[in-house]
Amino acid sequence: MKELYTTFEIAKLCNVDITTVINWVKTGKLQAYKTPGGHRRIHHDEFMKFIKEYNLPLPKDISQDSQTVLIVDDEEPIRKTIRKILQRKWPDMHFYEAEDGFIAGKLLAEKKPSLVILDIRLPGIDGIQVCQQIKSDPRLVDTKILAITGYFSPVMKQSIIKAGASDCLAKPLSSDKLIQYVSNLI
Amino acid sequence: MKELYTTFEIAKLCNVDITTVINWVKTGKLQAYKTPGGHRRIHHDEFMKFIKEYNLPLPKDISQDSQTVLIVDDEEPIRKTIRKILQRKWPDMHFYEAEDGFIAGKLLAEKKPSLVILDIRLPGIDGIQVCQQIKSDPRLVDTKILAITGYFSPVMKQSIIKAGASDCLAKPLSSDKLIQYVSNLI
DNA sequence: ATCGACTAGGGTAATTTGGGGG
DNA sequence: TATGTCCAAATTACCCTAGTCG
Repeated sequence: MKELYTTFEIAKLCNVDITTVINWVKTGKLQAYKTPGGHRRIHHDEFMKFIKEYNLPLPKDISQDSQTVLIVDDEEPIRKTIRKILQRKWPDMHFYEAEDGFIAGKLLAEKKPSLVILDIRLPGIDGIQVCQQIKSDPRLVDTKILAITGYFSPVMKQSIIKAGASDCLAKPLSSDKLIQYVSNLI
Repeated sequence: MKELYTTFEIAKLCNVDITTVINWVKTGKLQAYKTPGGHRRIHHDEFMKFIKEYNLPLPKDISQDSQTVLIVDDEEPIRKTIRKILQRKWPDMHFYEAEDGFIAGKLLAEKKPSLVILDIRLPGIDGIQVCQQIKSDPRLVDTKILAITGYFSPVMKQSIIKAGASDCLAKPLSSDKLIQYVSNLI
């Protein structure tokens, strides 16, 4: 995944002339900084913000850059199963697994996954609070959360969605359902 | 904290080619001196001046001038107490507090503290494993860990030090002892 | 054998400026 | 007209390669 872009690259991605990109920067529409030699560099995040704000179509090469998924569950077989199901459907996805809250927090901050699959009834993790934590972090606003639980109830689903999760699934998971829910989120 | 940089390191920090860094030095934009063997060395201060002068984004993994400390404990009064004691002694320190494993992991990855003060008997956190996690991460090798526990025993101290902690303190903490142990670590 | 560091050069791409057409 | 975009030309910043060294 690319971290920085030049004006030339942005121009190609947006199908415009270089000078047009420079104008965007000059008028403050697109944030950039300059190298000591005067060349402009654009952060990936700034580019995404720009695309969103002006409703530009997401360039192919960017949207293709593989999704990152973090799977949080204390039971390894469940993590592996989820991973396998998703991997077969989306071979280019990147997966990370966390068995407890500490690793989950660390991977979340490091990898900035686009999707978190979160078991909300783990020892020592308060699923509600984790959702709130994620949603209150401006760098993670676009992170989707798919909650899963072995103790499903409509009330709990309500509260977990209120806390920031996009949806809540009951265990045991069926392969079809998981794929269906995940495709809605990505 | 790094005092000197090579051209190679500057290049990576600034996301440019190494020859570009050499050009910056040649044109006087970035101050450097040469070793007798002809290799360029850049002082940390000169690099910071350079970054400021040309409005370059501050590289993420550059060590801040002031120490950063992460306090992990589920009891807020204890966190506040530790913070106050250290803050009075070292007013320039930066502090972050985590009440559970998730927040601890997130802050650890985000802030890369130079010191972690870790209660190893928290619900849902295995202190030993956290130490191992930290020490096995190449980006965190320089992170010192000071373990604290309300259930002190020499055996436990042994194993926590083996897992990567620099030392282990028994609760309740005395102000003098805490300061003494922390000064040894920073 | 690999890696970080150097030099020298050639090629690419990013700059600026000015001007034209929708 | 005002604006946003494209194009051309000249300059220079930057990247890449090859070869060397410790």
